[in-house]
Amino acid sequence: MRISQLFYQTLKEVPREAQVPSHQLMFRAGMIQQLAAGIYNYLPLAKKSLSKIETIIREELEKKGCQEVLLPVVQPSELWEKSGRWGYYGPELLRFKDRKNGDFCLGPTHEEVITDMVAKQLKSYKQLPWNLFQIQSKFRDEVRPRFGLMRGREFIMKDAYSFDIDEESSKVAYWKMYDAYTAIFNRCGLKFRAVDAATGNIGGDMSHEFQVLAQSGEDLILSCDSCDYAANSEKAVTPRSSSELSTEGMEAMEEIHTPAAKTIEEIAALLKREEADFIKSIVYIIDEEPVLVLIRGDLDINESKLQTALSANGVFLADDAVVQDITGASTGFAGPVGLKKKVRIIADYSVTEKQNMVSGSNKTDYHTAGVNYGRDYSADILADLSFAQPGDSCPKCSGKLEDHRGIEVGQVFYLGTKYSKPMECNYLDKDGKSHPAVMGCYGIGVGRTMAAAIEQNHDEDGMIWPAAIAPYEAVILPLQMNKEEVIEAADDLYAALKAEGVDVILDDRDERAGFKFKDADLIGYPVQIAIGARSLEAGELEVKIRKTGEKKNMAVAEVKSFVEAYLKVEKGIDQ
RNA sequence: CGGGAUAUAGCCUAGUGGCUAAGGCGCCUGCUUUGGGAGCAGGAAAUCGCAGGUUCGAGUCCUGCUAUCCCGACCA
Repeated sequence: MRISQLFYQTLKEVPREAQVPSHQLMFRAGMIQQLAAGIYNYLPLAKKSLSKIETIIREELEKKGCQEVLLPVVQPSELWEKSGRWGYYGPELLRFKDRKNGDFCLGPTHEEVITDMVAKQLKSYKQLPWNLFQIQSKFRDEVRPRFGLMRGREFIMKDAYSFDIDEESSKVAYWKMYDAYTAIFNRCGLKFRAVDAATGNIGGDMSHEFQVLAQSGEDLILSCDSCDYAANSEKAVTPRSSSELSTEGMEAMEEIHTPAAKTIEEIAALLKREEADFIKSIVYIIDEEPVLVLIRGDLDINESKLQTALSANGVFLADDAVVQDITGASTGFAGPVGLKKKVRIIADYSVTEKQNMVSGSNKTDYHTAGVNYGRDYSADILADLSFAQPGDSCPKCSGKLEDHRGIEVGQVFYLGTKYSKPMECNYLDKDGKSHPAVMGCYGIGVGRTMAAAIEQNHDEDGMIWPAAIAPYEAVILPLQMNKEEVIEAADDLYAALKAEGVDVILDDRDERAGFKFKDADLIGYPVQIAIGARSLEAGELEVKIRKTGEKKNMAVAEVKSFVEAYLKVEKGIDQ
């Protein structure tokens, strides 16, 4: 490609809307345009990089025996009603009617469609296993799209679904995909961790996220400093259990007037006590039933663990009216003792570890001191409902947990029969008995992977692409476009590198040297080859490695083999 | 969905209620220049987000709407 023909435009200034480096840089480099909130045009440079990521994904999945399909973006409500998610998915599912007034949605994910498709084909255990994938645009009407391609509403995703006869073979498929993902992100040249993850609404009971490590990452990851344990902070555990409180030293309960002190912070300041002395009492609506959730005042309730502990479909904070109804007090004064209405109580272990705690009195403007677990109240369920913290003990060894920021670019789930059962995706076993297929699902955000690569690899001048997914691997910069010999040398080198299969671009614009250098650094071609009149006279060119900033003069004849060798190493291809 | 902010040319910005809405980047023409986003001269490009209102007069004040961004909640 000659840059004079390339559909792009670089900018010096950043639009106000772009806040994170990947968004700013992709915008400045003419890779993306915003069409609406969370919806983008991908211009040629972006498309080149996306295609390279997709190719790596295809190759690695096909190695594992996966087969590519392409499923519709527009999906009929019937399938979603069958899986139970039509009523349940919420406004993130963009719904609309066709001309015949039929209900449809834009696919936010494809479990329903694929399970239905497979159900139509699946008859016998002899057909399995299957693992089908597609690379497709998805649409989720996110409440708050942000950070450019990192969290768009429309986004490109690779999703794969495995179908097996039983749990054991499904887990084999799961770990195969885990390995494929490891290979994919390694080939993309990214630093990442695979971490234990919560399964959220998709269900299932085993999941790993692939997190690209970057400062700007939205996710907090905790990993052990001495073994391979790593988990999303939602899921991370540290060894904990309930404890028996000694009755010695227990004080009598005492009601304290605490007007207008609603938050733990306010009440702790008012009573001059530690936040850890309080019982945080929050009313949740869990699968339409109100539940009182208790945790020590200095900790936060981990809703993901809460959902898991109750095997719930959904966990939402109760509104003020519900709190009033249950506690008889306005919000901020809830507690486990003296509830107006009996509700289920689920407590974190932390409230069983401490004597004489302070909780709301279920009476507006009053708190009660001297509250003790076991004596004054008890919970229907005790569980770990907290977030593990950096510095906590590792659950697998004697190490300590440390924190990292990560960008989730892929996730693998073991699903079981959550979709195959309702969608009647069944096969007959050897004895002619019918069973639902056992499924797994596996996603990779393709656009997000591209954005994450930039978040992880950039500097003040621009992007620093890993060679395997760079829009172009190398750029040739003829520095004086009025000198015949410079243009000729550039054309020759361009032809030579192309002939060797290097993905090279030629900056043949009639621009000054500085302009071309700035553009090249911004786009972040892994290799820049400058051809200047002076060095050319000496028979040399200058090769710059974007990643290190290192510049080398070398003979024209050497450049080709140097570039080839460098890219091979960078792309992790054995020579 | 709660809180906050913004909206002036493709992009970044300026613009006390008062004359023809200003500058930079980018774009076009010409000259000059050619190793880190050059210089000079000229030029095109704005229904000042939309709709009302106040006023002799609104980019500027008021009301409503819309869009976008940020924090939180949410997030297969």
